[in-house]
Amino acid sequence: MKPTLSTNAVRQTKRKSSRQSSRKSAVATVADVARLAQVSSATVSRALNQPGVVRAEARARIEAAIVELGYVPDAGARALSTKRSGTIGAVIPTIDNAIFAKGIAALQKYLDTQGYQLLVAVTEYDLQIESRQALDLVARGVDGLVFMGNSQLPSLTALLKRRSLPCVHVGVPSAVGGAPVVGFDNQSAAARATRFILDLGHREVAMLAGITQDNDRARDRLGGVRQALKEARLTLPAHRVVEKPYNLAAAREGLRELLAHNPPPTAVLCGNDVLAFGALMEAARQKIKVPRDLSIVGFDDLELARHLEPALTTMHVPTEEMWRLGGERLLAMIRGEKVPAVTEVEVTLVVRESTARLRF
Amino acid sequence: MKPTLSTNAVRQTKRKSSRQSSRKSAVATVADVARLAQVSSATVSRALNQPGVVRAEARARIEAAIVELGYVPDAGARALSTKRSGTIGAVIPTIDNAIFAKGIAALQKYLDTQGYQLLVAVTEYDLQIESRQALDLVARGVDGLVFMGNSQLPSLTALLKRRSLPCVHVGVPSAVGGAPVVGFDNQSAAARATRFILDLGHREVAMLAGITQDNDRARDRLGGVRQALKEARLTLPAHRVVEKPYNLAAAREGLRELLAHNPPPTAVLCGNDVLAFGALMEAARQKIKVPRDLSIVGFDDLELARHLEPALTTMHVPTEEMWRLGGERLLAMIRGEKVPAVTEVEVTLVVRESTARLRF
DNA sequence: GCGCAAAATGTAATCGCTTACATTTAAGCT
DNA sequence: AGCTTAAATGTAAGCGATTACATTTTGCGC
Repeated sequence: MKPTLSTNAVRQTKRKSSRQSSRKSAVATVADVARLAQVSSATVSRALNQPGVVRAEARARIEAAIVELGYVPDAGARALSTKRSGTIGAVIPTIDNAIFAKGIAALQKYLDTQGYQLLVAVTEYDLQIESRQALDLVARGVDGLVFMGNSQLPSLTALLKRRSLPCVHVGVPSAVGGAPVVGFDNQSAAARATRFILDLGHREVAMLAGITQDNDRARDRLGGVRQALKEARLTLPAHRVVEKPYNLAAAREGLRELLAHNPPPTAVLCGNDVLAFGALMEAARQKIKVPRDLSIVGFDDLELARHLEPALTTMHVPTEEMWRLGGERLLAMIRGEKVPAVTEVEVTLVVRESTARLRF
Repeated sequence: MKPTLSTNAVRQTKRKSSRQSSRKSAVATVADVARLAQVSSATVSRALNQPGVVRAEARARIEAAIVELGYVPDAGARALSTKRSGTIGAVIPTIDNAIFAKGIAALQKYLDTQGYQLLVAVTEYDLQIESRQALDLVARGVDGLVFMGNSQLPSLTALLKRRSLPCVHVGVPSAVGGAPVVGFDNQSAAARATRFILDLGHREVAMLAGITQDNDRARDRLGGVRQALKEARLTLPAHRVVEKPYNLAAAREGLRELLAHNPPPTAVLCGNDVLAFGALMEAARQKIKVPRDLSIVGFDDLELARHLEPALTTMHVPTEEMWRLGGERLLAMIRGEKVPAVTEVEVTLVVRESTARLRF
């Protein structure tokens, strides 16, 4: 018994002294604020969360103490105790693509108005990483998740379902595991763009696609082109499709490859505006007149599309609206409301200057 | 005593039953894993954090239990108990600008290799919001912060100092409150670009600047142009400088405004590549030949700069390196190492096709 | 002034995890 | 086998907040 007591005493002393010594620089807690304001920690907590129930006088003392101590409530502790973090996770392929940056920005702005914070995780278009990142967000206690697209490892789906964590998928027309979606059908949209090109008389059509591996949207867009071609009794031979990562150098290389085969395509459908932009730049370098000698179609309608010379014909995607809607649906789920399984947003072909009727 | 006991009993029952009822869907905790694996919670924790010290046999049982229960450790609770979150915060003006997206991506990638997670906060170029967001990151328990730039409200600086939270500033040559910086001198860089233009014979020089309010980099770049002009005994009259937000529509408008005064400038220095891109597009629309009739200089050297037609002469900023270095410095500080107060990165003028000697 | 309901505040348990210290088990050596 | 020492595991006390319940204050009607 003696030893126990003595060690206890030592421990206590140590703790107390460590507190003491770091008093100035130590981070303040509710207890510190409470002491300084001469109230209990419960009152401090209430002053913060339900100011109405604390008398003005006490509240003033507490606020003064908070300022004096530079008190910042610990979000982790709060989450631990309330089971809610006020935090939403978003899982996207990369931040380094205007389309996602825009979407994330819109989502963040919306969530901010609703008192939620956004945590972003990037997957680099890799399902393994997606799982890892999503798990990390879960560990971090997010109250819900917004995914870009809907390819997802089954193990992840299972875990999310098990924890009944609210999720929504954005940019796709249907969901895995019954999670609500806000989006559109990439395939039919791409098919629509393709039909537009066919209607202009083009027959030598090529696709400058994104990397389809692990990317359902890229796959669907390629599929849409194939579908429309097939409906017109045409095909997309291997030399008429290249898959490239979404950057300008790769896009230009892609166009060069497509142009290398005879006869060259008279129209190129691109997996997104980045690829289309690159194609446009490469055409400019090669003194190929767009749309006179080559029609180019993009997808997404980034800000730059309308400003390019020639301005880019592209499929307009209401990115901001889509992500904001995704946020709305998610918060509704979190509140326990019923939300539609699919919310469709309208994508429309914006015809500008990079496409023209085929010349004979 | 009776009543107390009975209410206690009720409470206990309620809790237990709630546990019971949600057994299937409840989120598993260390205790659950421990029970299933027939070890103590301490052993589970050790199996997770220092696998070496638990016997292989027990570890196997624990891992099995983890999988079976779909256990995900609660990061908040862990942070609460360890005082470390394994999380770094980054504060940037906006995600919707390739330069920051690139930087954030690079930082994230680096931190990931070091076992840290990145939390991003955006300020919309507003110091008030910056403070709010930074506080939020602090509340979230970040182990350190990376700021873009170094304008910062004094109250924020004070708080960070008080908590002795490691911070680094990126993209600037000197710091507030003694925090290390990784960056370069925007003013002298802009001056250098200006001198280049002057050396090409230009005298009618204009600046298409970013919004300087609350933005030290934009201010410094404008200052650099002024400085170089002054050294050449020239000035920058009011009609030769416009401030515009960083988007293409605004940039084009800016160029139109600059061109509206007689004599028109023969060279325009832009606050960044987005503005330069917009200027280039506007020039193309107006059939103004660049660089024949107008020289345009950017700043940042975004990916698109080299791909434009004409390719953009611009100040190259090693964005990725800079942010990675910022991360390195920050983690070093967190480890308690001493780090240099200023780490300079080299910015160099990349002369491409958008600038030319003045024609007489 | 008194009594009582309502309002304000306090007490202490709890969230899930880590870890100092205590205890048990295993291993090594003579 | 017996003893010492190291390795593995367990026990229980926090971390910083919230909140159910208990207690004290306040305000009000008479």
